[in-house]
Amino acid sequence: MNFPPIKDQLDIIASNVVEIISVEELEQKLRFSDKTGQPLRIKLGADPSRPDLHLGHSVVLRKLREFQDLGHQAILIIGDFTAMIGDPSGKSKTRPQLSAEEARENGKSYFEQASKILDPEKTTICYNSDWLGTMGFADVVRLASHYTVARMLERDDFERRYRAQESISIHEFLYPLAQGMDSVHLKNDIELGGTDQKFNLLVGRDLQREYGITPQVCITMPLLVGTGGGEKMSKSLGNAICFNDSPADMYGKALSIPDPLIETYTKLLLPQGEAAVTNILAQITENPRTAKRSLARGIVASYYSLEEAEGAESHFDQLFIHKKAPDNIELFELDQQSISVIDLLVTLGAATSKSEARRMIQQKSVLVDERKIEDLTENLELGEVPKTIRAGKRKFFKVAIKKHF
RNA sequence: GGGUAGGUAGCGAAGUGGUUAAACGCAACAGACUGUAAAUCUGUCGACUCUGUCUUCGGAGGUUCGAAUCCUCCCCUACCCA
Repeated sequence: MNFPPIKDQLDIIASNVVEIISVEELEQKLRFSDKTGQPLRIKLGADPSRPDLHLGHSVVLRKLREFQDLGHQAILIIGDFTAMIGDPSGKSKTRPQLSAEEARENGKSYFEQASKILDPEKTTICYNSDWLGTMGFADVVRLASHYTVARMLERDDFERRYRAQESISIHEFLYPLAQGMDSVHLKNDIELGGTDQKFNLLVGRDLQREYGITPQVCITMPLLVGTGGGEKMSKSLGNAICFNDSPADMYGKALSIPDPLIETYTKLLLPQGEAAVTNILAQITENPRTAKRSLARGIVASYYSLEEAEGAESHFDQLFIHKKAPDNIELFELDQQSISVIDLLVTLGAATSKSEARRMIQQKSVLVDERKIEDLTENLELGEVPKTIRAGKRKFFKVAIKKHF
């Protein structure tokens, strides 16, 4: 196996990262692999409890892809075992525990989505239940003996929660250990993760050392800020752009980011080194609108195609610049012939309660076939020709009576 | 086991007997404006048979003309002591 020159590799690897622990060891490993022709083994953990990948995940996946392109071995670990137990962050207490099948299923879906960025041919996938699931209580105790409570409390969120007098369950201490056990099992050279994973990555490093393995190099990537700015991108915060979003959604969401985010998004979300990227960066101050539009197109194109990206753009222009209704609106067919506007809004899911529907009408945001609804008690007569309902700026529906044969 | 501090709307956080469906902030939704679904400004933001009615402040009872606010028991969380 021939690798690019070590210096070039280092440049590519180091771009956009937050931290490499440590650069010296990374260089050593690269040198060793160059000499022996052995690719480095790069580990990335995947949480299958949330199989909806969004652009936040793509940051670290892109980095993994760069390693693949350099000729190294990508290992995607599906954390199905940990997902079966629950949530490590303590944030989502209501999250249902996954069954073994669900975890596998989600893991598969994760891999399929990740393949939009990774080279699936060159990706090894494994499930950590394969080794964690066979450990006995005695093994767990032995594992736990390698770490101390004080060190656990060094982790930012543990420390914060401890000080804030919030609950921390014992099993949460076991998570970093389980993740570290993955590294012991895989004997990987490098582990990638977001900056929020730093502690866990370091535990893996320590445990490898404890178990007599050359410790992994830890590489942390920036956490992507969500479309609203401020908080990190996350599905539950509703500020995420998902791999599976439609091109139109993706484009619209990308265009809605605050201007100061254009640069970060361009650097982290588009493939490195392309001319388009430099172009966008150059245009940010002068013409943020153009820069953002190219960025949005670029994002859509990397999950779909250039044509679809352009389609999404003209769709957007039609809708928001020319303020016309889109062409492909979902058609709802109802049984009733006559329905009040309020009930209709609830039925369509445009409002979650009648009170909300009432409010929308009062706020003059409901249009039926371009006609503003002002009367709270208005009834609509449905026919076979669909009526176009608009609720607010972006919710469109077509409603007709159900045809009987 | 003992003690202390807590559990308020999607979240954060006020409120300790009466115009309190509950301040304020964030999020969300709508309107105006804009290159944009950005920013900014304005409004809304428990439900319903909506100028009124009903149900909410961890749960169940109780005191009172009247309770998120007082009492009793229970559940949950954190900290301290053992």
